[in-house]
Formats: sequence, C-alpha cells, structure tokens
Amino acid sequence: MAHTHSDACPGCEAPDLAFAAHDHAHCSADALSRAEALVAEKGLRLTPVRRRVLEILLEEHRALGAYDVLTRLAAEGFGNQPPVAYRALDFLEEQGLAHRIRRLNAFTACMHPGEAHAPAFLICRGCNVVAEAPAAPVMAALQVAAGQSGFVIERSTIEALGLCPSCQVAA
Amino acid sequence: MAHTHSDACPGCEAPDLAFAAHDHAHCSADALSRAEALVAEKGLRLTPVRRRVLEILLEEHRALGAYDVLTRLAAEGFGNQPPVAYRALDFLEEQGLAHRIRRLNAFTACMHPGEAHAPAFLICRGCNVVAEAPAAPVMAALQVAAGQSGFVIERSTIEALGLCPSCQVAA
DNA sequence: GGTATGATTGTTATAGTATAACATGTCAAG
DNA sequence: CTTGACATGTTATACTATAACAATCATACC
Repeated sequence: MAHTHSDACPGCEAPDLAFAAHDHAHCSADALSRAEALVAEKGLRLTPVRRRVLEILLEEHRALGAYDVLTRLAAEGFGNQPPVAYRALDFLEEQGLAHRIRRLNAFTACMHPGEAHAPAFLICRGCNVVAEAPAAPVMAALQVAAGQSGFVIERSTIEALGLCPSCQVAA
Repeated sequence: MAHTHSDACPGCEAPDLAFAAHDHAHCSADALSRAEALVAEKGLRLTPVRRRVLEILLEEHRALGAYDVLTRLAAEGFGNQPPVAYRALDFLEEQGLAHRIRRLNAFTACMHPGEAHAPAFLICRGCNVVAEAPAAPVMAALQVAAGQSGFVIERSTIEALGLCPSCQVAA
C-alpha cells in the first residue's frame, strides 16, 4: 500500500542506496502506487500482466531476465511464451517504470518512477543487487563529450559493474 | 602500413570524431600497427584469425555483430563456427583492441589502443557509425556517484544513442 | 632433431535472448 | 450491441553466446 513518507525509510529516502538495509516492502509498495498513478495519468492501463511483472521486479533489487519473469508469470496462470514477458517489460520500460540492464540482459524496477531521469546503474557482481545512482552529473559530462562532435544524444546507457560495500567486506 | 602522423589526418588527430570525413585507410592502418606493437609487448600473439578480425572491424567505423564477423571469416577459409569469432573478439577486447557495444550486441575496433581508457561510445542510429568519445570526465562523475554509496567500480559501460551531425541534417 | 607443454583453432552441440506474425480475447465509445 | 483499438495468447523462428572436447600449431627445452 502507499505510504506517506512521514516515517523514516532508508530505502525510500535514499533510493539510490539499494545496498543499505531498508524496509524493502515499503519502498516497493511506494513505487507500485506511484506507477499506478503515472499510468492512469497518461490514460494507459496497468493491466494484470503488467502490474504483476512490475511487482515481480519490485520484489527484488536484482535484475531479472525476461525468462525468469516469464517463468513466474506462467506459474501464476499467465501465458508462458516469451512475448508475454517481453511485451510487459517493454511497456514498463517505455513508461519509465522499469529499466533494462544491458550488461546483464535483464530488467529491474525503477525505484523512483515519474522523476525524469536518465539513470546510471551500479551492479554488484557479488550479490547481484542493482542500484540506481544519481546520474545527472554523469549525463552532463556525457553531453559535453558528445557536443564536441556535434552529436545529439537521445538515449543513453550508463552501467558500472563492481562491488557493493557488503561484498567488499566479504572479499 | 604504419604512418608517422606528421601529415594531417582528421581521423587520427581527432579519433573521437569518427563522424567527420577523414582518411579512413590511414587511421585503420595506424590502429593496426599500434595493435601489433602492443600485443608483442605483452608477449602475446596476434594470430591470423585475431589479426583478420581486427582488420575487419577496422574496415568500418560501425559495430559488427559476432556473426557478421564470422561470415567474413568463413568466406576467407577460417572456421565457420561461432566460437572462432567470439574467441578472437574476446581476445581483442581483453587486450583493449576492440570494444563491445552492448546496446547493439556488437563489436567495434578501438581507435586508440594502448592509451588507457574506459571508453564512452556515441552510436548514430542514422548511419550506424560508432565513435569513441573522451570519457574521463564521464567516468569521474560516475565514480563520484558510486562513491556516495561506497560502491567500487571495476568496469563500466557508457553508451549514447542519437544522431551524428550529418544524420541530423538528413533528418 | 625430437618431444613435452601450453596455447590456439576447429567442431559439435546446446543454452540463452529476442522478435515476427497471426489468432483470440477484452474493453470502452458510440 | 457493434465497432475499433488495444492487449494477450500462441506458434514459429531468428539472433546471440558458450560449454566441452578434439585436433593442430608454436615454443622451449632436452
């Protein structure tokens, strides 16, 4: 259910810090309710499949492959053919509710939908958690680099692979 | 053949500007000779397949899929099974002689091998040319963003999709 | 030279990712 | 209650990538 954010939730107050312990159920529910509002606003439909796919992605901070999602959908009575998963994932990505992690050929829920953002991702190779990092400065630097060649950026992919704090300790 | 760079070549003097007209044969040959030197320096071998794959990539400023490369290899008498192409491509990437463009599931030759660089790529969706852009400031910004979560970056993917100057005019 | 050693290439087979094309079903507007 | 648009289901196939093993080649060493 939607929360008002009057209470402290590291996951919600600093959604970029997916690596930190936080009330995950809370931030998931929050993202979901924001997603519903956004979709309704645009006159689009968050149908059962789409909603369920978003929920599945929200249940983890990890990126899930399309076929992982598909398996869970199928187990719940939805279609079990690839297009079922890919269409829902594509819809969510187009609406900014999910992101594709190209390095992993996988998808992750957007933790702060609605806020315009060209996201940067931090992918921990230890625990497979994917965090969205503040990307505005990165994008700005990229724009500068592109501008020097007269290149106009339309979409960008910014992903970093490495180790999160916990996994650094473990190693 | 190797060139001395005493003559003007937009492609070599500003290798980031792949979009600009330039003596492509010149900058390709230059990259190839640098590649040979680098590999020899490390005590590794630029075998016929590896060398040919690098040449194939250098013939274009576009990214080629592994199977595109494979087809050309096969036509020239090399093996025609995927691992032949993937192994050569992996070798070239490990040695910094080629880069994987994740957005395209494809590979492109590195235009300035040897110079340490975590590259950023500008991918023109009009003409499919891929340019390497100066990425140091972008990486720095990404490091800052990651550092705020205590995340340590090991490898990164920075790719921008858009339109190069010529294709902007055409559109 | 001969041969042990490891690196490289070739090949078979299979796994994993993604989309085209079309049939069926659902929903809201008129 | 029908029409039209959107969404879902299904079949089939295309594209990308790797595991595992066999054969070959290069090098260093005896």
